[in-house]
Amino acid sequence: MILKQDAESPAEATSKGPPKPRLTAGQQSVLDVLQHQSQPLSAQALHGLMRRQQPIGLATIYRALDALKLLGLVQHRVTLTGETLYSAVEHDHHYLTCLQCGVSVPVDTCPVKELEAQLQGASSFRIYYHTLEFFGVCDQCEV
Amino acid sequence: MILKQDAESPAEATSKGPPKPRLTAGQQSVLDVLQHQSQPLSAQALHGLMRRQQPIGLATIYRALDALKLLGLVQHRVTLTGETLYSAVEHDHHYLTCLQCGVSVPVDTCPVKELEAQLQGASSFRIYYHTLEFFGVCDQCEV
DNA sequence: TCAGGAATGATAATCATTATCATATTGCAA
DNA sequence: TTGCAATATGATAATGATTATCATTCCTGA
Repeated sequence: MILKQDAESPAEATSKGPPKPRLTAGQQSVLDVLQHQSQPLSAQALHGLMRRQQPIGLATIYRALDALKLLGLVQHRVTLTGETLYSAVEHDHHYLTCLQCGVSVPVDTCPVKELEAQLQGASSFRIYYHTLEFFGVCDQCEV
Repeated sequence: MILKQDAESPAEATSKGPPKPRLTAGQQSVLDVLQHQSQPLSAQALHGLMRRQQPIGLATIYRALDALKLLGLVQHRVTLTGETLYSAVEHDHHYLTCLQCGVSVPVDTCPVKELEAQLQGASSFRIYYHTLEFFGVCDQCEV
């Protein structure tokens, strides 16, 4: 597979925010794909997409996603079917999901930013991202 | 197992809110346990707890949890290890979780109520509950 | 009281994710 | 630049939570 180990890590210039160590080739390609994607993707979907271009193992993708999460570059959410979906941290992705049919519609408002900043200060955590999901029943599924 | 089919369903008196059909015995006992629990529990943890009292199959617990979710009586969240935790809908349970060690600390503020009400009106969903989770790295795990 | 439908339990099957391990690659030192 | 130790990768087996299956039991309504 590809192995270049180049790709100046993002936000390397400004020494602000979380540390940004160099990414492995696998991590970099996974991140690239996610950053060009408008929708969150599962690891297996990523695998399907990426293996066309450059062969890459599924295990590598899982490992890369974990590493990127830990670097604050990638966020995750879990669907009702138990799949984990990943997306680049930059846009919030919040949803309203039907517990019956599983349909998800995006929610564009996000009232959480302030609280996140506040928690950031009050806790001993470095906070990277949050998930906000609403669950209910859509009108199609209404009794 | 127990099968009494009694237990006047909660909020049956006031005809407000989502419909509250009679619960099966299994559903009722699962709900009872969850309502007396201060922490969210996994299906398997519930099974461990409940089987001591009255024998109940694990499958029944999963089925009961699904039904209770659909009735708006139980909410769920998913841990980093992929376990689903359930709790009675009434208290919000929001957390700040370390992506590295998995430690979760409760967050007591919740700025989402208003948005939920707003969505309730604007969408065609009947919204039952939401999850709000923050992810980052705790100081123990800091590099 | 009886029949049909729903609920239950035990267990097999599923499926996303993780662990394993042999191989390949990288970074570093001589 | 070469050699080596540490790390990354891939293929695949193993794991573990959840779901499906199916025979049995219970409940409700005629």
